[in-house]
Amino acid sequence: MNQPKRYLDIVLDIRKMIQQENLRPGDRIPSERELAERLEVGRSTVREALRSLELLGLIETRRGEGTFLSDHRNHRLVEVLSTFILQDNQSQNDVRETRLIHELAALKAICRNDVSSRLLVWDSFRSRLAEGSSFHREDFVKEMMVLSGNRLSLKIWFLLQQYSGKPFDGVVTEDEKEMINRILTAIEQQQTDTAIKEYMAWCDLLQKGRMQNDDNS
Amino acid sequence: MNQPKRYLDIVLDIRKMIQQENLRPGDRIPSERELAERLEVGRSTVREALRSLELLGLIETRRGEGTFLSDHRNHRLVEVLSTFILQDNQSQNDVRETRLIHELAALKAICRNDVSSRLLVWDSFRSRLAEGSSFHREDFVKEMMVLSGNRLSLKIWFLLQQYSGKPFDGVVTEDEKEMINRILTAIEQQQTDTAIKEYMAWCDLLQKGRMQNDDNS
DNA sequence: AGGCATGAGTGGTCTGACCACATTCAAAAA
DNA sequence: TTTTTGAATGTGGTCAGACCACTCATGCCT
Repeated sequence: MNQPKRYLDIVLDIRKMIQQENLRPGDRIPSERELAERLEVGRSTVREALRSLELLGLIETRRGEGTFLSDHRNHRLVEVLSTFILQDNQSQNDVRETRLIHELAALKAICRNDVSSRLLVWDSFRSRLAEGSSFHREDFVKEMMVLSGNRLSLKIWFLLQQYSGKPFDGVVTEDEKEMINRILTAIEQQQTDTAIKEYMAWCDLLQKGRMQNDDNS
Repeated sequence: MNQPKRYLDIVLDIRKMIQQENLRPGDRIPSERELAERLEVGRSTVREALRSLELLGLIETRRGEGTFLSDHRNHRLVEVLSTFILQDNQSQNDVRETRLIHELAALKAICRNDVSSRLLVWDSFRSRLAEGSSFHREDFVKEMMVLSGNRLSLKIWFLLQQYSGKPFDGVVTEDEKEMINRILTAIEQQQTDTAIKEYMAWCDLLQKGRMQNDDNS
């Protein structure tokens, strides 16, 4: 009889602890020594669980300070991991496709919803487009995901976005501003199909730019 | 100066070792003690790396036997992350919505793809519809997700389906057979919008039946 | 030939000991 | 007084050694 691996229990225990104490990203979790004592296991076992979670990008450890819930801002570790898991093209393509699935669903949801509540946020981007100032692509897409109202979809999207290698890294160019303007217009007029079409056109543009970058490097 | 996170290097070293020695899924990798000696690190450090890979489903350990490579395509990344994503999401509505997002995306993908290769599978359901025999709802939807070709989406869907309380439990009724027939027809004729409309009608029917069940109990 | 005991090898776990680093705070210096 | 210094403390990172539980192969005994 193989008894279940202890470190797996620790993973679940830590998850439960996070839930019970309502810890949020950036918060500190108990030290390894304290966890070992509380859970009545050796420190090495606790470490095996923590290392696993760290490789997943769920926690972040800083020597001399402690262990913290990852605030989802560091994609570094995740990238190392994705080179391991997502080696084959099929997997990479799946991640990209699935991410797009959630984005388009969010777009649909926004177009279907009431306009009034979200007007303020879009106006923020609109004005930035008008006055020529710039913004990060990721901020725009993330706002879109938030406005969809589906928090689960937002969470899944955020992870996929991390694992697909900064697809929206950087600030928008002049050409893109034009496209985003059209997307916003379509959303405001609740023309779902147009919005989706324009959005996919934007994604294609980004994809091409990304491939050119890869060639250069 | 000192690069912390030695176990991360071990992860990469192991990956390199796998590539160099051309190890395939099922093969045995060196023991923890041998790895520690070869890589000139402590055994606990090796173990931290191995536990991380095990949590992801990249390797499999059997006490008394050794550590073996598992098929990288069966990685458990999604499962592990789900325990953290779904932990606080008590919003059953989000789960249902997100599941539907993936189902509709699969439906779209199937309609977009070439029909010929997957005709056999649909014919299986078709004939069962024709000859009056029945089948489980879940089998039908799962086949649909598989045929979408996106394995990641399939994995996410499977988890969501588990978390949303057996939405497709049971066998199809006579009324539903009619609807499924229309769905299949729309798919074969690659009429995406019709297929989606019919599918959502079916889902609505299931939802209503479920609510009635809840009232009875 | 078949069954059984033994030992070597392996992963699973714990302990204790260092190290490197960050923070804190009281003592020393300005 | 204010500023600087440095020792104390707590943290993660690593290592070595020791057991335990388990598997498997060897070879011995019946």
